[in-house]
Parts: sequence; structure tokens; C-alpha cells
Amino acid sequence: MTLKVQNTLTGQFEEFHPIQGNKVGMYVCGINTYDDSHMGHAKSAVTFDVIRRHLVRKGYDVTYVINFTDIEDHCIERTIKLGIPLEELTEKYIGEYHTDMGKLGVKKADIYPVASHHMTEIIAAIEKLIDKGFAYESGGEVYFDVTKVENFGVLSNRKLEEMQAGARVAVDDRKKNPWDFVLWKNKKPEEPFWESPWSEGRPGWHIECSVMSMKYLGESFELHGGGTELVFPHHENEIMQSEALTDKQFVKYWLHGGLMNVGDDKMSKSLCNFFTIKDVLKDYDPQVVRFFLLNTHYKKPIDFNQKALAEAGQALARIQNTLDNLLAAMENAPEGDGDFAEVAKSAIEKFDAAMDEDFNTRDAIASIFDFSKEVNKYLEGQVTKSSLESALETFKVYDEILSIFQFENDAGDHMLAPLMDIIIDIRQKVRADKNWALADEIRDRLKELGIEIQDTGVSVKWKRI
RNA sequence: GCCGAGAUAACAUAGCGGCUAUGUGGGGGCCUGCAGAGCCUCAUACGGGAGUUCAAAUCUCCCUCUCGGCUCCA
Repeated sequence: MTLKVQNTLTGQFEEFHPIQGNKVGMYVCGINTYDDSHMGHAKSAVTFDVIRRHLVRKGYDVTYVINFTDIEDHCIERTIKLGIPLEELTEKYIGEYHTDMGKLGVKKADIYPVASHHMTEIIAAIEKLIDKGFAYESGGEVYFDVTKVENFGVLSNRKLEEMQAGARVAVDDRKKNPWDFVLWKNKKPEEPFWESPWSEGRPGWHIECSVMSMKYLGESFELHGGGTELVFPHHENEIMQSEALTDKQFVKYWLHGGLMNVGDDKMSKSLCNFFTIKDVLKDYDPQVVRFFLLNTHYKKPIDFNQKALAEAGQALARIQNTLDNLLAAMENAPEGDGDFAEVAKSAIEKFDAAMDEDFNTRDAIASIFDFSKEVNKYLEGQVTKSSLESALETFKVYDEILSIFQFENDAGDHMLAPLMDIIIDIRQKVRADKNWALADEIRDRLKELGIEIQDTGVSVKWKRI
């Protein structure tokens, strides 16, 4: 199967082919390191985590880079306010980011470049842009001249002339054109600064991403991702700068995720309507949060609300319950033919096909519900060990990509399992005597301890809750 | 104003010209001593209007409405 992606650059669904061989360079804009990550950041991280996992499953040799922006207004404001060095602030929030995303089952990227560690390369890139005539110095600052390039607006479909007509940006005297953007800024009092040929100051936001992505992934690479709000101007400017520097196509496929909304607004720091990952994880399992995020196609916005999260919890529990029952049934399943293997195999094919359609996790999840139903039906009849194993394999493929299941089997608990066997044995005798009051009491009291008993037609199952 | 994404049953989501959509919730049934879980089944859909086609939720055009972006931003 060929992977298809919807490329923001063309607006089209395109077959995905690496520039050469099976190497895939993937760059995603990470966070600004001045505060805890919120659910919007989680959506982005989980989205691209799943995309990366699917690419790896398809056999691509993926190099995944997520950057940290630590030279930016908020970070600088914060470091001044707290009176701590920028580095300390950066370290703190990089640590928090890894903690939060780790809990959400996001696999680590290969490289996490930090803007402030790349000052030499950034300055060199700005010098080169000046040399090539794409940038100019003005009062100690350096600006990119958007009239010098042909590719203004290729990503967001804008034309410079139209932008100028409807311009509502205040014109800065130092700029030749309102849409020119800053590559190097003068320092302000108290701000951290770096030496440069133009002034003591700091780089603009956009050039940081261009430099870091090309340093680790080469002058042309396959995938660049981020949230839709970054399309203009951030990613647009990255393209202009990078292609001006190299005369090559910067990125082949641009992928943009829909934003996390709260009611009618997008979730953001500036609107103060955000829910941090830490807060949400107080009330919901990380698997539930992932399921919630992946239950909608990544291009679409998601409305954040408690009802939706609760619903995600119930829906996920349905599949997890099937998996629990499957694991329990494997304990003492008889040997025999794997007559379920075909069903398990075609389920994987459906799942992979959904993922190949621009990472359609929603459709992939629908296929899991279908398979789950098949497994439940199968479990009601005569089972064989090899059939159950093939079903388990399918769940493992699901989890390799989505990471939303728990596989530990309480039946494997060396102390608890034999103990539960005894309790259940005795309770079965009580039930045989139709002493329902006592049987229910055992069940109720176990539940108070956090162990749930389920009487099915043929056996008794238990699990921790 | 410009650019982009949308409008699918009670709600949330898939659907990329023909094939009983998925979950939550609701009705009915089966299984169960009961509970839970599970299985079967039913109802409620494609924003409005034209067109193309043997065939449209899907393609084209028009209209209405929603959301996002337009140099803080995942």
C-alpha cells in the first residue's frame, strides 16, 4: 500500500515518496520553553508521534527532529521577570515537556535542537542571506526582503500585491516593505543578547527553525509539521529564507494539524483558556487522552470538553475490555488450529489502509471496533491458543501505532492470581448452593478492594479496576 | 477584505461516484440468580438550491452559515 498525505503546499493528496531511498527527515515545531505544555501542544505531539510511528512501521528510516524555541519574547519576558538565566528557564521547561509527553506515550524524537545553542549557524545563515542580496541591515537589525524572492505565499496561497493592498500591519521605518520580517533584532535593556556583525541582539524566530532543521536534516527534507496557525507567517518565512539560502526545495511535504478549541476559541496561552497536560492527566488516563486526540482526523480541530473526554474513556474501555478478556482466555486455551488468523490478518490490513490515507486514525479506530466485535464473538465459542495469539498480534499492531492499550495481565500476578483462584472457587460453590446473598457480598467486597469480578456464561473473570 | 478548513442522525466523528458507517446515548431482544461485560436488532443523516451522471453525502456552480489564520502561537 502506498501512503498518501495531504500536502499543505499543494493542497492535494499526494503519494508519499522520500527524496531519495527510504530515508525520511521529519521536523516539527515544538514549544516555546517558558511554561507548561497544554492540550494543544499535546495534540500536536501525539499527532506527529503517530505519524512517525506509522512511517517507521512502513519501513522508512525516519530522523525526527523537534525544536525548542528559547529565544523569543515570552521566554525573554519570563527570564527577566523571574530573574533567572535564560538557560535555567529553558532547561526547566524542556524537562517538563519530556515528562508530560512521556506520560502521554509520545516517543522521543531523535534530536531536540535548542535555538540558543545554534547562534553561530544562525549568524552565518543571516550573513549568507545578506551576501546573496536577500536581506539587508537597517539600524543594527537585519530584515529579509520579501520582494527579492519569487516564492512569497506559496504555502498559504497569498500574493504579495494583495497583501499590500489589505495590509493592516503598522509599517516599521526600518523595513523596506511591510512584509519584510526580522532576521536579527537589536537587544533591549535587560534582555539576554549575543554578539553579531550588526549589533548585540538576538535572532528572529523564523530563522531559527530554518537553520536547525537544515542542520540536522539537510537542505531538502521530506516532512515538516506543525499546527495550522503556523502556516502564515512562520512556515512561509521558513520557506523563503531556506530556499534563498540553498536554491533548493526546502521541504517536500508540509503537514498541518487542526487546533485544539475550547468552545468557540482556540486553546492558547494568550486567551488564558488552556488546560495543561498535567491537569488533564489528574482526571484521565493517558491512554484515554491519546484516544480522545486520535479519534478525530489530525487536520481537524477538536473541541476540548469534559463530556468528550468521558466519552472517549467509555469507548476505549470497550476495546480494552475485549483485550482483557482475550488475555484472560489465553491463560488456559487449548492448542488447535488458528482458525481466527484470517480475521486477525484482514483486520490489520484494514487498519494499515486507514493509516495510509493521510494517517486517518479515526477510520483506523473504527476498524478496531469492528475487530473487537469479532473477537468478542469468537471468545464466546470454542477457542484455540494459536487463534488467540493471532488476535493478540493484531492488538499489538494497533498499539505499535496508537499506543492506547494496556497489555499487562493481572492473571500473571504471582501472588494475587492463586489467591483469586481460591476466592473464585469458593464463591462458585456458594453460587452452586444458590446462596446469592453471600456470593454478592464477596463480589461487592472485592470491588471495594479494587477487584472486579465478572460472571460470564462459562467462566469467571476478574481484574483490577 | 484576503487565504484556508468545514456543515453527516440526539451528540461526537469516518466517508475522496455505486458497497448494511464508528463510538456515546436511546428502543427492543438474547445471555445472567442478580450486576457487569458481551452478542443480535431498531430508530433517527448527509446545510439549502440548481446541474453533470445510468448512479451524487461524494463531482461542478450558486447561496446560507460556522471555524481558523492574516508577523505572540502546536
